[in-house]
Amino acid sequence: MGVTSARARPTQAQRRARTRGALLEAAARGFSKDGYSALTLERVAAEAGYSRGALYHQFASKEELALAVVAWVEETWWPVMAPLISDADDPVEALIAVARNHAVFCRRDIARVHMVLSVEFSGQDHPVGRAIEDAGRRVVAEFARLIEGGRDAGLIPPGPPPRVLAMGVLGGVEGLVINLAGQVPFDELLAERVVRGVLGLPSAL
Amino acid sequence: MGVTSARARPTQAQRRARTRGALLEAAARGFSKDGYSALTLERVAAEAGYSRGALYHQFASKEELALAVVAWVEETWWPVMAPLISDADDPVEALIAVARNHAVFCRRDIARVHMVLSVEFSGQDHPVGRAIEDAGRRVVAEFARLIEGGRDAGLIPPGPPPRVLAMGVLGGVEGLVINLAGQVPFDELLAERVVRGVLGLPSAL
DNA sequence: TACTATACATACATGTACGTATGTAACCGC
DNA sequence: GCGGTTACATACGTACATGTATGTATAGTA
Repeated sequence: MGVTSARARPTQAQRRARTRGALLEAAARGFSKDGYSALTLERVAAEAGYSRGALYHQFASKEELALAVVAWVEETWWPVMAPLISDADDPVEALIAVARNHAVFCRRDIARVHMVLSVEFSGQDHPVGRAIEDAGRRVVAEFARLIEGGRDAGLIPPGPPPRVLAMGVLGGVEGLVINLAGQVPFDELLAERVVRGVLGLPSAL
Repeated sequence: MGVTSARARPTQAQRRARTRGALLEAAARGFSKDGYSALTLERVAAEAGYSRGALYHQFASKEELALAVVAWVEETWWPVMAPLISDADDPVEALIAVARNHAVFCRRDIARVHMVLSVEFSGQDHPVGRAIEDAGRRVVAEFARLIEGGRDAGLIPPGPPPRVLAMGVLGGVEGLVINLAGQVPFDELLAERVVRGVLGLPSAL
């Protein structure tokens, strides 16, 4: 034997990365389902196939775990959306593409994390709340930029300030997608309709 | 003295009703802000100006308090919305009126209760979750009825099933209103736009 | 091969929030 | 006015979740 030894016995760094990934995914699903306070680290560890010891070996606290999950989700979200924005012909198309793909993205049970934690921590002075709000602000800023571009190009009629429209689009799409979980073809279609509606565009379909 | 004795010393039933109301309102605000698990009954009682003893004298458990809050909010919501539905000229106008007034309704910090608890308990097999889902189902059923009426009258173009549209409208409006808390003139306007958008109607403004 | 560090489990300590039991003062019917 | 009930406060027990300390086996290194 000794053959394929490179794969049979993973290195420590590989083990560490694997467990960390498993714990992060379990935590994301858990927060998504139960929220922050209701989710116990015991369940996170168990669902990942480990014990709480493993969890505390990788994350200093429940709070740090949540922060890591938020960062992880954001790092998964942007690489999906960024090309849609840069490849789109015009800002409106970009916004619609992001909305549709956000609906698709949220079909994974991972992604209610944002809304759940946002709802649970909004207004509080909590690090997790701040992280969530920061992530939201980045999306809103990007949306507002696109909306301004659309206004300048005459594609979006005048009306409320771009920032307000951006917050409306984000909230509307997120709320719709959460309420339409599982309605597979329609979640995407109606996400587009929310964008068109909030922006004051005529419906295309 | 002895004058105005009727107002100076309230009867027991009056005291009970007053405390119950104060506790319910404090609980509604609390759930709205902190969610279910994160809110402690100590804080509810304190903010209402009582002790936990008073709370447990009126409500058997935290769960029962939450159920009472859900019922109380629903009993506040429907009397506002029902006349809008019956007075409206057509189903689309009714839906828009409800959406706009829901935005106004949610300016009170009371009314995030629905979304917060819904997010926290969705999928769980918990009495509070069931109560929330029941309340949501009643709204969706009413919306679906209106949408069907609008389809029959040719006011709403064909597309996804009425129930799906109804869930989309509810989710979209709720999400938008939560994200637009405090944006006073725009929350109402954009709530209408979400309805128009999801239903596939041309934008009127 | 021996020695250390790392990955993870197990056991323990602490805090906190729920629920209950008990106490007290004010109200109500007789 | 008096016994009983009601409204509420205070004190207590208990369960559970977080965080910590300790133990063990395996990977890395000399």
